[in-house]
Amino acid sequence: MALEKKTFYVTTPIYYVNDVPHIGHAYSTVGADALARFKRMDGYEVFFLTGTDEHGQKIAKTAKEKGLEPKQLADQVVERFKEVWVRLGITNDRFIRTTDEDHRKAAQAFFKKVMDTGYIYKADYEGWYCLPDEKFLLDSEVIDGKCPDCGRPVERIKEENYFFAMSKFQTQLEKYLADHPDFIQPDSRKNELVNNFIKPGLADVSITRSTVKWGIPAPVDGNATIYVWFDALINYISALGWPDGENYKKFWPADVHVIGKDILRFHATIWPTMLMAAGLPLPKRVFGTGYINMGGEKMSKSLGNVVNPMNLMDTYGPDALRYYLLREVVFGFDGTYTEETFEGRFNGDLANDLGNLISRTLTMVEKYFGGSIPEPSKKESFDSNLDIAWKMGSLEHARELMDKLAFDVVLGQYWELIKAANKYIQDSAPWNLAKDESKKEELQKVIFTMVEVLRVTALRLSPFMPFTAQAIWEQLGFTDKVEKHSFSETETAGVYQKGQKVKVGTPLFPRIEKKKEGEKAEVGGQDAIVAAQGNLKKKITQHFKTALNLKPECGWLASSSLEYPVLLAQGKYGFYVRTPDKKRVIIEVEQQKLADSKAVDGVYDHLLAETQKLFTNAG
RNA sequence: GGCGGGGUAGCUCAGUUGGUUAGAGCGACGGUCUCAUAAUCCGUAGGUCGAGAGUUCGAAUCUCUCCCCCGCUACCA
Repeated sequence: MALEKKTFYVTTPIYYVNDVPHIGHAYSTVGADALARFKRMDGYEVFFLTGTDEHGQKIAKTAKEKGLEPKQLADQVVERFKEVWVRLGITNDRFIRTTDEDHRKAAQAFFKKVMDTGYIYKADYEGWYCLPDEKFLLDSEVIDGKCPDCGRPVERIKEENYFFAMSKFQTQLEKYLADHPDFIQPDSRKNELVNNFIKPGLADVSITRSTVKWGIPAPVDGNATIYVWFDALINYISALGWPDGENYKKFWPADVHVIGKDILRFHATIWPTMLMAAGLPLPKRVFGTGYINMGGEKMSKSLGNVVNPMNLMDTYGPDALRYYLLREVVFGFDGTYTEETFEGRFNGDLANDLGNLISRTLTMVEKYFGGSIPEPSKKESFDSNLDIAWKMGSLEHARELMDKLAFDVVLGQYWELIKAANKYIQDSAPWNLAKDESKKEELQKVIFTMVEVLRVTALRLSPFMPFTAQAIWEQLGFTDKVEKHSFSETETAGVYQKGQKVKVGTPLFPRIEKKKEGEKAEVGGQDAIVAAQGNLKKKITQHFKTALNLKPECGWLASSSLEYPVLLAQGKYGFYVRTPDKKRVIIEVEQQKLADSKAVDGVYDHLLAETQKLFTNAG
């Protein structure tokens, strides 16, 4: 009886095609890819899914603005995503689009199935609706005829909708979370979620929209479509061919859904209860990642500080971006992108530590052994001086860390060996050994040890930096694909052909030279301005609260939501103040002014004056 | 307002169940080798561990109060 290969199923969010890919998308996708690659090399049969979420009012609206059909818009944006993923070396097994025919069918079948179990019911709904957010609002939530989240006008709608009886699963979900403490990660997010949403009680969810045309038709009378979230979540099983597909049987339940923290709520409430209603197993884990902030600011289109991953890759290459995202940022928490930290990682870790180690090692093989990897002498072919560093990154340890998605720690451990190897070279000084014929054997040992370090490093780094790993592999004279190898080979001595020749190539990570004074001021200036604006905004808010005793009632509009640009013109910030008669007033501030420290006092005075006026008027 | 997480060297952070001179990485400075991508390697850098009080033989580590930052969430009918 043949042993069944262990399986592993990992997913990314399906990205909403209302936006083109940015560094945040790359972040979660690269993480999922590293995990998928790791599991493959560790002997699992892996299914790795990514894709796009294409339905909903917002897409229809954006498409209309551009004079396109929704599907045309989606087609265009999908290409942008695929382009980036190819460039980044993403190894997804399927790219699912919610407009795919099999997904439509599965979504409808799922809807029906839940309806048959009695967990979907019909009810009238009348109330306020925020169209851009696709969100129903209570009377009490609406402020001055505007959406409390995004500040845009709401509409009064009346429709007959179908509801998913999520409230019926209150107890079951709570029990599940208690029995599976690792279901939602990281823990901090889990607590937020449980305290704010689950404990207070789950509410039923409207899962059809009779006013939205761009969506999957609900399998009921009339021409309602399925609510975009209900539709989207199903992608995780429709992609596997649910209900009858082989892949579904093989891979479901998912081992981990990697998602952004903004959508954790849906994945931790609606999705599990949907599955419960349908009588299907729940995913084993939902992992919420953080945001990548820019300088001192959140990333947003209106601030013009969105980093396009393509541009970064043009400058630094795909592996440098992958490395940066996986090493610099703790997966699951927010991180900050700045050019300085990026270059720091690049020059320090990639060029000086890794790149240079490769160069000096291969050069010595070339110089002292005519390019042939020296025969390991019988005993002590590998120098035990490196044992400790070696073991820090042992496979066993790496497995534990990868199961926690602690990519930064794993890479840190791997780098211990790389650093130790640089020291090892320095300490054993092969250039001196080479001068003395009697020390030939020792020289062989040293050089062979270094080659071994590179071989193991190539294997280890393959999930994280696949292009680099392959390049090292080939420079060592191997001709096959490193990713086809198993991690078990990192625990055993390397197998080389007799006289295997290395190939010295050009440096993989040429140092980024410090920019000339002028350039630096200009480029660094951008980051500096963004950071300075962040600080000034904080300062202004603080002064404000103190001055007017307004504590929680004023602040800058959150720019994290990508809807922000609809509200404010490019180049402006919105400062809001809640007046005594409970209205929220937005005061616009020119972004430019916050960039100039001299103008800041003016801004502050302006805001203060405006606000005091409001307070006076309101009495 | 509620819940949660934090405030430790210039920067990013580690600091187990309280215990000798508070650590790492990066940056900075000085030195060194020369195989290498002006890379490597070695050494130095003296931070009232947010503030105050308390418990204790002894606290960054426990208790209380206060200040500040961040996240999630709510409300100001």
